[in-house]
Amino acid sequence: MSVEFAQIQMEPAYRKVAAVIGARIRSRELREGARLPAETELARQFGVNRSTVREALRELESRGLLERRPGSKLMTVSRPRQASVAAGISDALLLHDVTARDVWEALMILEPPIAVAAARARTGADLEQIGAAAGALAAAADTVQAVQRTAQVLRCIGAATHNPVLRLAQEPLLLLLEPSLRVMIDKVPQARTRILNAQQHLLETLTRQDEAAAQTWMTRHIRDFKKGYELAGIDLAVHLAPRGVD
Amino acid sequence: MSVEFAQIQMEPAYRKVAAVIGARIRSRELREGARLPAETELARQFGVNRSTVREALRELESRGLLERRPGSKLMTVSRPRQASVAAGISDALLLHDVTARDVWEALMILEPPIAVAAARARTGADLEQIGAAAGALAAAADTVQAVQRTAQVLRCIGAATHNPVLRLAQEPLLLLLEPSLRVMIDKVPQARTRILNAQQHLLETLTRQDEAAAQTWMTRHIRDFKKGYELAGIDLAVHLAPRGVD
DNA sequence: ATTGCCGGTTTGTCCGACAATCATACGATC
DNA sequence: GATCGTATGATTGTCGGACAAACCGGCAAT
Repeated sequence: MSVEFAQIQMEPAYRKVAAVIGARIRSRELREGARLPAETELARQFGVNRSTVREALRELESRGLLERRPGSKLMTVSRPRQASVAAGISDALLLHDVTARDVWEALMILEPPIAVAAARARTGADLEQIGAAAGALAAAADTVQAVQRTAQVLRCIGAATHNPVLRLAQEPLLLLLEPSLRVMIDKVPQARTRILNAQQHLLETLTRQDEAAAQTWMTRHIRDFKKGYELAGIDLAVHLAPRGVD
Repeated sequence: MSVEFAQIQMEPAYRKVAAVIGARIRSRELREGARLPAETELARQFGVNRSTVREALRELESRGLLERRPGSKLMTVSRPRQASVAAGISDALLLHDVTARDVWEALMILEPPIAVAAARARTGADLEQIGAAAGALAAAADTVQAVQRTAQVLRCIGAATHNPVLRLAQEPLLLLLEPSLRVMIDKVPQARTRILNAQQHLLETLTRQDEAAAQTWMTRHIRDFKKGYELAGIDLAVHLAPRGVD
């Protein structure tokens, strides 16, 4: 006959303050670009100390709901930049011991349909961007550049879907892809030309809006990554290593 | 002849402190569950004030890299819980004006391959969990419960893939799905039986490890959502509304 | 139009302080 | 011996006040 009590949790004030301001931002009551009141003013309104307000602001800032325009000390409301969200996601995945296989499997699932959607929804401006990224890749000087620009082409294709969900789902995968891709390209000489070739074909299929061909080439493209890993002797079951400090 | 200078950016101390501690966590030098030194001690080591340390801690805490065990005031290192990361993602998506169509399209891309992967990788324990979730759904009392449990079944299927990337990609979609699904189930009486039926078939195909059938049923399942939206008169192009405060 | 200067505002950081809670060890009680 | 109460020290949450540096806006001078 044990009596059960619900767990009572005290929320610290800084968390409540963050929750209140965060809710206002999410509800669009505070719109993007709007200036937040000064810290002293917020402290007065909430009836807490400025230090407490500051802790709340740090929380919102790290979630991307607040941002400081460069060179300015004003805090303004912002929508989270996809880059910062994606960085958080890849951090989480790294700490959860994802393997290269996990990432590759997810890319294999995600990228071909993204190519199809991009073929359907791409605009002329999208094609220009993809073309520019592909051109930059062809002119890449070193391995690091080649890897970054390979990811950039995929990123542009994701943008061409005009679906923010797909773009955000794709981004952390690209971040996680880079380190292992760097090793692979270094060890497999033919990888670069294969990548270049596949992406050229992709650009062309997107231009023609040939959805089936886009899917085929993207599938081939991603599958090549795995082949490259095997040729390079990279164990797909190995946990990915964290990338360098920001 | 304009001379160009690189933008010089001053990083505040609290950000540097957060970056240093964060790097230690990401590099596994600080392992999960490890206790962080006390704030005064950290302040001494970094040569900054305790207030500054606290701001850094708030940043790490909100990214899920630090956590306070319930009922304890010790800060311990932790890996970000998928739930909190996913909440951040869906916040970001909401503020980026995703539409119901965007979410549905992403589900349509993601879920069928997830079902295939689950059929391949599921264990007996996974089946039990999915079965339990499906049973709970069948016994759901009200709409809110029905929606939550519908999502829960999909969540369990995602877990059965044993791929953390897929699970984390799926989670924000389920969070975004709930509000609109609630409206839909309320307005379309036959929706519940269709959902139940599809998920029963899914469970069975997963048990048989019939990958093709799993894909078929999941595709049908997700497609039903869209049909339900149309029957309920929900505009797929409408921006999703934020869910309630935490 | 550009530059220099000035006062008011805001942020980053610091110092010191205190109550409430937690961790832990040490007895006291049954 | 197990449970309970208590004392002690460590740690966190919150507070108040302080100050330098940087920013903002305006005005005067060139």
